[in-house]
Amino acid sequence: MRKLDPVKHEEKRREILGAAERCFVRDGLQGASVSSICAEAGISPGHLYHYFSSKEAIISAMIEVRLAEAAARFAKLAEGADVLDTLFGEMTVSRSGPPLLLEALAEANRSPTMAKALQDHTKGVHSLLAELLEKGQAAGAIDPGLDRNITASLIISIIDGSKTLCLRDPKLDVKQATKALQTMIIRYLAPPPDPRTR
Amino acid sequence: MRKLDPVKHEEKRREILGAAERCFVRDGLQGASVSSICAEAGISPGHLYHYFSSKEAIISAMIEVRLAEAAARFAKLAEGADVLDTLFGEMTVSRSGPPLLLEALAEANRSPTMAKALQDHTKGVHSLLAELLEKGQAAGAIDPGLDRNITASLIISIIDGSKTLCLRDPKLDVKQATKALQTMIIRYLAPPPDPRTR
Amino acid sequence: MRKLDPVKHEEKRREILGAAERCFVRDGLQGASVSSICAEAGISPGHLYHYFSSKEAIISAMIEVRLAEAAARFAKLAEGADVLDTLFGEMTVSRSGPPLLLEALAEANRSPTMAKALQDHTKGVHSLLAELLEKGQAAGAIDPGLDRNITASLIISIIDGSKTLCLRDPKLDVKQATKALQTMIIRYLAPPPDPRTR
Amino acid sequence: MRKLDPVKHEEKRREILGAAERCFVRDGLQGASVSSICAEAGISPGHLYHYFSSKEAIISAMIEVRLAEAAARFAKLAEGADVLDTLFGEMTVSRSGPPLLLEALAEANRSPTMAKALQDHTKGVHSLLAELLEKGQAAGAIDPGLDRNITASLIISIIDGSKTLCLRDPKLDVKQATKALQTMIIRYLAPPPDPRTR
DNA sequence: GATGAATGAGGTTTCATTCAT
DNA sequence: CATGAATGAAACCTCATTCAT
Repeated sequence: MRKLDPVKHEEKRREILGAAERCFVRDGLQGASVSSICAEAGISPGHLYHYFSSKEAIISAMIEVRLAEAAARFAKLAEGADVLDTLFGEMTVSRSGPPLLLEALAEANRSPTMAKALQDHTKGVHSLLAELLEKGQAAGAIDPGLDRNITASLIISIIDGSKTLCLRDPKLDVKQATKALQTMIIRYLAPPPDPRTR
Repeated sequence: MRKLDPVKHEEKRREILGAAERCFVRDGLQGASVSSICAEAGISPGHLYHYFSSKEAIISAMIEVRLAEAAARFAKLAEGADVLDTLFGEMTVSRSGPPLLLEALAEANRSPTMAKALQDHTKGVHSLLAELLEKGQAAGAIDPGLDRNITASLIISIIDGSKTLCLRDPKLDVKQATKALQTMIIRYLAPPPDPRTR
Repeated sequence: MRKLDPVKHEEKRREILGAAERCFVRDGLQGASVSSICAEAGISPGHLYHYFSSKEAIISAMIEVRLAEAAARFAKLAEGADVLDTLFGEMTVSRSGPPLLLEALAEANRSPTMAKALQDHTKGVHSLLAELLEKGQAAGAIDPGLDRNITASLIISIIDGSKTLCLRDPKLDVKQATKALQTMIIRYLAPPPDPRTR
Repeated sequence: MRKLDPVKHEEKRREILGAAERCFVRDGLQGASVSSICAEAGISPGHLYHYFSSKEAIISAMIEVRLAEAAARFAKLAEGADVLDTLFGEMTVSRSGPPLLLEALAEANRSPTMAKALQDHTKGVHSLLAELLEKGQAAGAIDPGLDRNITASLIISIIDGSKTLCLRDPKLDVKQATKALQTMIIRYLAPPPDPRTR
């Protein structure tokens, strides 16, 4: 009876994280208050501290979850056959991207904790990407002259940048933009035309 | 009876903006407090409100200045002869980019004021870029099949994204990354090889 | 899990209102500061906002209480048999009247919220008074020629005015003044001498 | 050239007082800020302190002016022949009375300075009124049994109270109310019917 | 006479957090 | 597990006032 169910505990944690995320999206990482999170989660402030030791812990946990999700999504895509399809899965321009990514990037500029989390997560995605590129190069689908590590970093940064497209121009045609983005990637990665075949 | 120097007023405003920027970079837009700005500027809290009506007004003014600077820098580059040179001027990967850009982008997700400022500024840069591309196409240096508007947007977003490169991987070789970035742009913009010449 | 005592909550609210009232009497509605109220109530500033959402809410609640008390006092008096006795109960001139009435009246000139509260409360007292007057007229104790509504308003305003007597002349003989006030009311309300009885 | 014109000085003072009054009426004695007064008067804060040594001095001066005006108005009325006409001149119910009177009365509860000013001014009006009543009694127009001092105080308080009529009931018929007020005064002051004449 | 720069205390309110129950 | 009372520092901003020009 007084044994705490660790499953329920984790469930509640996730519930709170969901509420917190809504608040952070609405008000920013620094702008959202603990009490607003409590209100959104429907719990008392005292209770929240049973699950998280501080506001910062909530942010860390939430970012962790978000980054893990992104990595998982990417890993799943990577299982697919085609290299480019994988990339394009993450590279869709959309009007409402994950707003917390920008918050996290901004925060990483200042907070070493956030920077660490971001870099750790990046490493995972980066190596996955580098692997993909290697496969592509082996298969002749990708320019073998490209440095895999640099290219992987570049692709990640392009995905980051694509999140600002709609922010900067709300009237942007997302379909066209997505297509153009993919064209650019294709042209970059494509192996140079073999002079012998011409 | 004689009006006091409006020049001095503007000077002080700029001084305060400088102090504010240092604080915002250090602590974030929401994290920096008015009193910390006052301390950094060496003035009293009451006095700050002689020059700015609110913290938000400080942020707006500062962002305005920053965006104007960026636009001016870009316009100056655009005067140069070569299209690609112009682009590459802004596209250098560096370890300490303008940290406020990410803050502003994150804020634009929530604050309509910030979003408006960002979009207005983007418009200016965007049309400049589109013009450049047009010239390049006319000169045969750029693929005439590319939509100038979409491409301009894309290039801006890539510049945005390039600011995250070092955040995500502090050990990144910036020179190589810069070069790779430029390669990507070149391959994207290059006109397709003329079949007749082969 | 079990709800905490709402009775205690209400008690604390009342306690704070008491402290607030002392401060407002001492320093005026605008002159009293929230922190002085906190000090008087022996609580921290943050805690006060658990019970009242703003300083204005405190004022509203306090005025509400005061006006309700006044109305209740009046209603109780009205249960007594005699019409004039009832009136005179409220009409005693005293050296230390309810100082907040004047504050509230002054505030009502500017704040629609306060004006509304005052007018709502006045309505209650006014109808009670009009009823009383009607009874008196029916019983022949009051001049049937008087308009009950106007007379009720007039009486209320006279009670208001009586609060300034000692302010304007601190050496005033309150007993005599009270008597004179009552005389005036008597003469006003008295039915005209019946010519037939003379 | 460097002799200051005392006339101009006085003029400016009055101008500032006028602006101050508008502010005080709008925002209350404590609610109006010095800078709002400066804005209303179209002068700089530093300049205001050439004319008044403090905010309190402004309030004092303004109240002084207002009370003097009231006294003068009253004195002028008193020159007229009829006693009652004089009284009724001041006793009109109006929708927008001098709002500062209530502020001043409230303030007098707390500030000895204000209390003193109010009491001094009251003395003047009071003695004038007592004189008037005496004349009326001598002429047989007023009940000789009334104590002149008490009656004068009472009348003043009734005038005070009449300022709250429209505050408490904004829909009040001011004409009827004025008439009723006068009726009351008449009935109070009227000499008792002489039994011999009946 | 007149300006507006400058102050610093203090205004109301919100914050993250702790604790008794 | 869960509450909400309680804290006190700090948030943004306004205030009355002074001073150099």
